[in-house]
Amino acid sequence: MAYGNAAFAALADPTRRRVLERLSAGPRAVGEIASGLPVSRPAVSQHLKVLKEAGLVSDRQDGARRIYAIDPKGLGAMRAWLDQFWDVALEALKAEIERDLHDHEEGQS
Amino acid sequence: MAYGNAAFAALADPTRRRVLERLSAGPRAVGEIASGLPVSRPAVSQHLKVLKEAGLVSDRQDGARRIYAIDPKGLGAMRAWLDQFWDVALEALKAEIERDLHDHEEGQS
DNA sequence: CAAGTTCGTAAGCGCTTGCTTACGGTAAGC
DNA sequence: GCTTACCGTAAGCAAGCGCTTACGAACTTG
Repeated sequence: MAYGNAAFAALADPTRRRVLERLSAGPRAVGEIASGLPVSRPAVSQHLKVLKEAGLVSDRQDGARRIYAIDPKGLGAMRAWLDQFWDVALEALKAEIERDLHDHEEGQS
Repeated sequence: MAYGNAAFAALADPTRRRVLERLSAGPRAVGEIASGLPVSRPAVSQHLKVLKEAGLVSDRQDGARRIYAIDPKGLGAMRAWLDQFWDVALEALKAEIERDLHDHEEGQS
């Protein structure tokens, strides 16, 4: 849950999601990610910084280039939050529906 | 995927997530949701509007009050996006690791 | 009908955010 | 060593966002 906060904020930006989608095909350098996106390379750098602080990507040095890759850590936290929330909400919805059914049965005065 | 865009932006705000968590326990009126949150009631109304447009909540009229409840529609879209992204990314990571292993085996010149 | 609830919306105001341009720093190639 | 490639960061700016107060609409109650 520690990463969940920043992870949701990070995935809120469409450009950042496109960066992640490009990265999901495999590790890439910053310039490769930027080419094809409608923003400048420094903008991509800033996005990558946000994604890294959210635990969604990791970076490694390769000569003059810097390679970024998907980091499963942050994604896992998000999925955990969503799954738990999903379960609780569905349980409450089911209980609510059943309660309404009982009200209809016993409320036929 | 149509809701995914707005859903991620909606869940980016912490207050909005707290509203959803309160709603996950069962349907509530606007005033009930606002009491207990550190923001005013109109602010909660605006948040609920965003959540509704994202397909995350549904509303129904009950006299002078308006009852909001979780809408599984938007949540499902988000989970689908995350799960697909998760699978593709993990597949690419696995392929990457295997490729590195092959490089080590055959590159021992 | 008048008064009191409950709620959505408009207007306005800081604050944050995403972008660009400009610059500095490090690694590779001649 | 000097140039070129690749990248992060600072500065600055326009736009979006979240919040509050103020107001009006719809409903209930006396």
